[in-house]
Amino acid sequence: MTDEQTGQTGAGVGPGGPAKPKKADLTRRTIVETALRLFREHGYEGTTMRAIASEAGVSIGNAYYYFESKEHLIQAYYGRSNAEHLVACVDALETERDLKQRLLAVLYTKIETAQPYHRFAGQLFKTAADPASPLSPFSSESMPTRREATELMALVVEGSDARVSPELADELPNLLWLYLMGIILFWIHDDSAGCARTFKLIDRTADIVVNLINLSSLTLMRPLVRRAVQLTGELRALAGPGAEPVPGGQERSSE
Amino acid sequence: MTDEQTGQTGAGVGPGGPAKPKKADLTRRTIVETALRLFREHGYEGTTMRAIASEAGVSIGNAYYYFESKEHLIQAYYGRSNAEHLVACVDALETERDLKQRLLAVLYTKIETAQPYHRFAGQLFKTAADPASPLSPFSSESMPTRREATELMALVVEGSDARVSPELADELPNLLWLYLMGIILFWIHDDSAGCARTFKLIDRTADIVVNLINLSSLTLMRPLVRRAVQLTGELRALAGPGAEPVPGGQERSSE
DNA sequence: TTCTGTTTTTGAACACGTTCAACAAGTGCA
DNA sequence: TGCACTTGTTGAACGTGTTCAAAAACAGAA
Repeated sequence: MTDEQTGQTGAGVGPGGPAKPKKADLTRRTIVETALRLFREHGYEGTTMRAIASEAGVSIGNAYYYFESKEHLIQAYYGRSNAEHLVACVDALETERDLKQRLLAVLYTKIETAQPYHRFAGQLFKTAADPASPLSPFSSESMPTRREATELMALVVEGSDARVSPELADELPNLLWLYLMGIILFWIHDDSAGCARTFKLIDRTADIVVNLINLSSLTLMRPLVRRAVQLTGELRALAGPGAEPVPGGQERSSE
Repeated sequence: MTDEQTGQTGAGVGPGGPAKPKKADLTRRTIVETALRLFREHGYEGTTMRAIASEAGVSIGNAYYYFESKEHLIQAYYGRSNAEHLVACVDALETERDLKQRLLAVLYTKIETAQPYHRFAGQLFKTAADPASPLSPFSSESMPTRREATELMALVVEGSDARVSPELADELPNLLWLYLMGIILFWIHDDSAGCARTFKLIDRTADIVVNLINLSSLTLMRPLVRRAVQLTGELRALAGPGAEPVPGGQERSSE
């Protein structure tokens, strides 16, 4: 499974197809593990491709045989990040029914699981910030990873006792995903001890978000809700034609 | 004046002090002008420092004498961008009284004046996205530039006939600046012809924003307003201790 | 005018991301 | 088993951002 996932988030064009796990997969995995470890220890800029190749026991050219660029090594982080996060928050999602508690659980665990990577989080953002990059959260290449995250948000809402405006229901996972992106962005910039400021921000903003969701069915808010839905549509246009709303509660795609 | 401004946004540690304009200032300016021109023509990545130095008629080392890095050349763009924007929107701000129209004027002119630089806008964002970079919009080095922008937003509100909740009044320029940042972020990713999608988004979101501002004095919204104000406080903490709210309507600092 | 100190200029060299021709190892078929 | 093709490996070389010791130019005082 982990092999399968890494393969999926690896360089799309490169080797490591669906064939049997073999020497190539081992090499690829070794390179990724080494890279992520060195990134954590020395930071992204402080880690050279030569160091990665050397410590992984391969040549510099071999590293590039598997990964298109140094930046693509970061892509391995995304898939792993989602997997770790899911493991960490699944219990809470099975026991909590209150929307705010569910949301808090997801947000807290996201930051907690990401914490070991805070050292190179700035580089994550810088890399993701390039609109032309396949690593951009809005890129079509990131679609699978993004879908996982929005489906998790759909679970947050679906398993809760909250009353959501029907107009909003389909778009809410995407809006919550954007909210999560905002939190992560704040976390990246947060240099307080243990990223305490981020957790405080989560508490504050989760309140606002849940209040807004609860208000969404009021007649007074109807026009605003409609516009928020349109806004997500505009933002989705950035990601190209495959970026459809997640039907709430639908069975996960096998991808 | 232009020299003064460029000097201010140049490398803080470098040469080009407050002394009389001389050969050094000419060299610096030539490098900047050349760089911005080549960035527009060839894109940021497609422009090498050697090309900039060569076309500016200086050596590669000389370019680095004046600018700490290639990225610092981008900083010249920020100050210019604000100046051009101000010129473009000042008429509307003197004639319009409706908050929405004022806001639309500011947003539209921002995108219009930025349009010639759309070619390397992605790089702007990528550069600004590095939390450790002095070019980050949240950095203390960007404080002067950011202040200009928030003061412009204060003018938008101050000269309008809108009724703003007193709690919100001081923070509103910062919140509107964040809104502007979001629009620019969308613009950077927008590859539609003439960035039509961005203008459409402006129309849609300005509506929402103005509605929210108008709703802000309702009792029902009071708790949300208070939280929004706290949120801006949290975000301001990222920029360090100098980032204070702009007292609404106050005279511009001479900086 | 000369001297001293400061500022500006220079370009070879360095570091690092990346490329690619050549080679080695693996695979499948006759 | 041999051959042709595919996959995996290698490291010198390239391009580009950047550095820094040396030289040139400038400025002010005696």
